[in-house]
Amino acid sequence: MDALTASDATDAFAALSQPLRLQAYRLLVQAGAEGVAAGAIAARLDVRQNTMSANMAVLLHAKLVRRERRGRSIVYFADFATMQSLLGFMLEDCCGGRPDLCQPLIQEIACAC
Amino acid sequence: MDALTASDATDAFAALSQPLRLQAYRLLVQAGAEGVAAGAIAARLDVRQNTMSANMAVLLHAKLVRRERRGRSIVYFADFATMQSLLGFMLEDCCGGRPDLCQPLIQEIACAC
DNA sequence: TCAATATTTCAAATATTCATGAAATATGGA
DNA sequence: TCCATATTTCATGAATATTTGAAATATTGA
Repeated sequence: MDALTASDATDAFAALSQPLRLQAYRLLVQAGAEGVAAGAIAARLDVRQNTMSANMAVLLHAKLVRRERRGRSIVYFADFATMQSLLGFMLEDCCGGRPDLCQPLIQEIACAC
Repeated sequence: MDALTASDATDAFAALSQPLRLQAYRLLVQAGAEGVAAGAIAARLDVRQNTMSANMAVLLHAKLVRRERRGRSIVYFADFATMQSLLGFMLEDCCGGRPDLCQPLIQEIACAC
């Protein structure tokens, strides 16, 4: 995937900076390739559908999620390529001369998976 | 370091969702252990000192940066432990049953360093 | 102690974000 | 075609964030 612009990155961070959206995003990260239907996300997080829809639109605009119609439902998925770009943007050049600082960081992220 | 709460995570993302703060944070990530003085950050990003100061306070509250007085200057540093926790929070359980999806992600992040 | 430097804090005006109710759109089945 | 289901879009008011000028704090050196 392409590198993010600074504006793409701030959009993504803004999208993740709201509790409901962060919860929804983590739900989709955990659901993986199966995705979760719009209504199921709202039910799971106990909010109205239109509130959830407005918030999903923010995640969608930030390209952190994708969606796909399946019959009457619309199923959302986390977009891992964007997450990857975002992390790359944040960490860019973090090791300029100090790989000893960076290596344990990578190690720990790997463990979170 | 401790695991982040959802509130810590949204605070951190909110802090990174503003262009000036994201630029400042990346500057500190790249500067590493040397850090950058408050005035130098403002000068480098071409904003007034009090505007920069208010924005650094947001990064500080989110624990994404630390600071330390050195003579007349106050020097800021990126806090890598918080970044690590934040990435862990985002990626938690992302591989529930699908390590094949997660491994290339980790690989790519490692390359960004 | 006095003045200069480096930075933060405060209060205010402006701009942005958020949840909501109501209306609109799209799909599937009788 | 008609109705129910699933979801989004729109307009609005309330809450929150952002920048700014002015004033305050802390440090250094003469």
